[in-house]
Amino acid sequence: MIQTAEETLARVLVVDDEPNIADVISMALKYNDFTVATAADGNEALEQVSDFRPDLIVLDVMMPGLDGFQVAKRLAERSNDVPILFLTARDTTDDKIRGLTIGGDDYMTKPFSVEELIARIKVILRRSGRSREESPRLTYLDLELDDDTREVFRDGNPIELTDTEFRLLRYLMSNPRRVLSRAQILDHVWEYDFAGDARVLETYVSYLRRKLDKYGPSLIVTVRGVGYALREPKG
Amino acid sequence: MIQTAEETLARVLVVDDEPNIADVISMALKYNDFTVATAADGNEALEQVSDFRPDLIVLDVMMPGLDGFQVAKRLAERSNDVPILFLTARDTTDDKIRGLTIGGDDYMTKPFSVEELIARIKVILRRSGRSREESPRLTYLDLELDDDTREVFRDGNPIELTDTEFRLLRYLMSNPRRVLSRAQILDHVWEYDFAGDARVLETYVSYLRRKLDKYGPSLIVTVRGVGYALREPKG
DNA sequence: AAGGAAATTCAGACTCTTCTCAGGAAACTC
DNA sequence: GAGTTTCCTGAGAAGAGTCTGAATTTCCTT
Repeated sequence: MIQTAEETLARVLVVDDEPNIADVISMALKYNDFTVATAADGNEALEQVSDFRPDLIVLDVMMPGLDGFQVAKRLAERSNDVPILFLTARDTTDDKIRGLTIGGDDYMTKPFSVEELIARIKVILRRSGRSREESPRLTYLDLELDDDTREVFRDGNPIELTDTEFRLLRYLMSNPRRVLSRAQILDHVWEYDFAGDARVLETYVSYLRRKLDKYGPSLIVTVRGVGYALREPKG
Repeated sequence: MIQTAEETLARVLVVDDEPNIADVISMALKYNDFTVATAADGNEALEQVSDFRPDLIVLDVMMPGLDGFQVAKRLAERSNDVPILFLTARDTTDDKIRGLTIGGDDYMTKPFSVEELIARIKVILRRSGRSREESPRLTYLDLELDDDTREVFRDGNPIELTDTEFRLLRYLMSNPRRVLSRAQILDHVWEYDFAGDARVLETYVSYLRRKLDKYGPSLIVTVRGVGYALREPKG
């Protein structure tokens, strides 16, 4: 698909030696209107930076050959200040990660949820002024959700949500009125390698309803046999 | 990225022969809307002063060839009075440092925290009248923090903070309501080469809360699994 | 060199989140 | 309306994350 400058949010280069991960990220980004290129190792990444001229790089730190840190260093030496979202293994030691957030950069630990990845990318682009994207505040009816402060309000009332509840609501709010299948929700909100009981989703919908419905009619409607949607209940 | 005169705070030349340090400083400055140029030694620095015309120079004193003192001396001989923030090793002897702060200049010992560096730069620029930057007083709700005097007040009551407590509170106050990750806080508030136990952050949050909460509700909220934010506790 | 303050490390207690499970409720099908 | 399927929600276990007091180390002052 060819996207013109007006249609696309930004150009993102995805660098990961695991094809599965690169694919997951790449598809998620394309679906969110980003223009995407991929590279499977550090050298390819450096080439792509010159050719593709990305606005942001999603960069795995653990790669054979030139690793993510080295790629970042080479770019800095070329005084190329493209912001980077580093991907690290969960057990990467603290001292390796330290320093990664000094500039506009940030990092995420694998495995992550796709929604969280997209959210982080948008934060970085917004801060670096490379995106025309609006404020991080999502609203639907009397619901408001702020990605920076992680605050949620219904009809002006603050609502405390746990991390998973927040991600779930954010996904629903970024697809208002659309019916989302259980599989879609699990794929986007839970970590990409989640292999547990799919019924967690029901539990979390229940949690969310309990917290949100205190201030108005239930907005999460069940579409039996399919999934859930965020919308006004029928008359 | 091209920044127009209106967008940028000031032009800063960073002179350090260690690329890692120069990178850290450069990234931090760019992220804080300064326009940055770098030089790796004294001669390059002198050239850049002519070409780049900085409003301030961050100048490492320990460099092979022309060192920081000599660079400063040459500039004085050219009657160039651009203010300088010298960087010295912690064990540089007193008599060498003495005299460094006579003009509008100042110095910091390595390693420093990124927030402290930015704060010092702003102080120097403000004093030398080369910055349009506002007053150094940060306020949020009933909290007040004065960067020049290092005084902190809550609801008018003075609060004694140690150095680290002050830097932590300053970072939180310069990002009010936003959730800051542990990594971000450590990167900005602690010295750039801090490689110790990340739990020190929790200890300092605990200290700060104890001191601040004497005069009102707790303003530092924990966002479990993410980090901390400065904001009003919810209803 | 001693004393004191600040910074850091550490360990245990504690809290909160996540996930699973199971019984019952609700919705759909025939 | 009975049977079947799907969904909801309370309870609880396991685990991760957090807080705080205290011990230790480092640094600075006298």
